[in-house]
Amino acid sequence: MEKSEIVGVLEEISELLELKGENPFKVRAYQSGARALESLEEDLGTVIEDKRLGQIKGIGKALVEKITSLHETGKLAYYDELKASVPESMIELLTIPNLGPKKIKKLHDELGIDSIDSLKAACEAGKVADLAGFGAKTESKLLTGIANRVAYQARHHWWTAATVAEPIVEALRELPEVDRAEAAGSLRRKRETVGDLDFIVASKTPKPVMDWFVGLEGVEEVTAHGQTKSSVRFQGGLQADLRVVPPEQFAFALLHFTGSKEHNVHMRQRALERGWSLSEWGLFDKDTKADDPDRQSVIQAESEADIYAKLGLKFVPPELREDRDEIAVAEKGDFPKFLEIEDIKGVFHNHTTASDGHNTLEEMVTAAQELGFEYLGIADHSKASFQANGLDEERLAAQIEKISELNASGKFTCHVFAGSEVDILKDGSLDFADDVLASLDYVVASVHNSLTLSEEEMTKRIIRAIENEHVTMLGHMTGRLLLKREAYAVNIPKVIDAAIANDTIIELNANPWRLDLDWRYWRQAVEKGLLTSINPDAHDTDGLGLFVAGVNVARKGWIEPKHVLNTRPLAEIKTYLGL
DNA sequence: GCCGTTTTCGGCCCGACTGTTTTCAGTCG
Repeated sequence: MEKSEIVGVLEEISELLELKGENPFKVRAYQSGARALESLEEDLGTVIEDKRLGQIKGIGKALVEKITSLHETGKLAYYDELKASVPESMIELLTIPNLGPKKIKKLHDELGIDSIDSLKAACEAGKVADLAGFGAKTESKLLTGIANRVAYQARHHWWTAATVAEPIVEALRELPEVDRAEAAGSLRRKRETVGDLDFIVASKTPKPVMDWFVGLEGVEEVTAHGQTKSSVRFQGGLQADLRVVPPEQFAFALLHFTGSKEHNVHMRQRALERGWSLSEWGLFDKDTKADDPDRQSVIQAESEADIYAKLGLKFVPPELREDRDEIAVAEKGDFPKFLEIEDIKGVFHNHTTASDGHNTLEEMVTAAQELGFEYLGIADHSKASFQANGLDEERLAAQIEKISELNASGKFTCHVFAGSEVDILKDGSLDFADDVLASLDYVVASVHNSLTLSEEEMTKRIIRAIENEHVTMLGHMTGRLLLKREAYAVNIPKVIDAAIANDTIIELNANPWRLDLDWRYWRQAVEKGLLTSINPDAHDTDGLGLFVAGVNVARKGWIEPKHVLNTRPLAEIKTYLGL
């Protein structure tokens, strides 16, 4: 078994032990053992062979045996027995907010609750409020948590949806019957979350395409299988529709099913003003009837651009079709040149195994270089982020030293900047003193705790951090976790103004679970002079690639390359950071 | 389960919030 898989097993063991009400220190021992193993930079096989595994801090006699067994045989009897003793549906209970291992154990022991369904039933029957340590408020919070979970499950993160959709579009294009294929809908508009997938295909022989689609791997249920439209549901709950249209209708169908609905309403109004009626079938004389067999489209549209042109508009990129005056701009002239993936020259705000990342410094730099980045900014957590293994002053100094040696070694062409994601404490002061901050190349300041302050207090707190001269940029401003946790209360326009006044950057956290600050605020903010940085907040080497999701929403926010720090080449960044 | 030692057992572990209590336990980041 590979190192990363073993880390996963150790983490799962710790979860299972927690649910069983085991000694919390034992639980933590498995967590820290997993972390210690993860930060191992050498080859695991070699370390086991040399009998040096036990020398690693956090890995004792018991873990040496278990890790060795997993590495050599892929099996561990202890793990199998533990797994068999806890119902799988019970692990899911840990995903409900305000419900931790202790309460789950109590619910299980006293009421026999072992799943979300049985918890819901018990709450609705009022049985939970009667338990000692629980109450009416807890019961209703749990019910809310369960309800939110259901609502959230109806939508999916863009990244997840795109990962499913992209290979399907490519495969559709490979089919001999298919002329053209695109994914439409909110996925194409690069919305932060996606309800379902819409595939539009141009073909003269729909049937084989339909049959291929409903037979896709991972399809759990076929909810429709017709002549021109089929619907399926994949494992994990994601739904997908496929529409096959004749080639001459493709552009109209793509425009229609890309939306947004509001954008379409505007477009149809515009057509009506010109004596036409626009639909997914074509652009028609408004006085002809849909059931008229001789009805002909006013134009033959090869592409969506042809339709926009006929209506006197420049092509509107899908990301902009949100009915936020994009049609007015398209009427007057061209859009500015928005941010593109290849504009990004490097990324800041990334973690390593020094705090809660899953790859070492060298692994991260290697990956950044493979992506073609000129530079990589490391910003591990600071000490107040105790749960994330935040660095204290001493460990930070050692990391700065290590980075400086790495740069001097000439091993990588990718330059590494030494930074920190320093915690903004409750009163707005920072987790490191100014002289420590001054020793860094740059500083990301983020809120990670006390999320329930009033809007006024939170705003004051964040602005105080922005005003610190050592703070280069503000991290994930609102703290939202898409489909999991709402943003905390904060006066966003006030924070934006303060950032502009203090020449502080506000990051666009590109992690698909955050995409924070929300795209709806950016257009106005950059017009006012705000500078941003597209930050993947990577916790592993794959995470570096998430900057693409940030570029997506940057385009939705009308952000241009000049508004983004990390479109600048290395030399300019050094100047900007005063290095 | 790990660690360290005043060496074989006791300590490991931050700070805030919430809801349940009436001084604290559980959860979260």
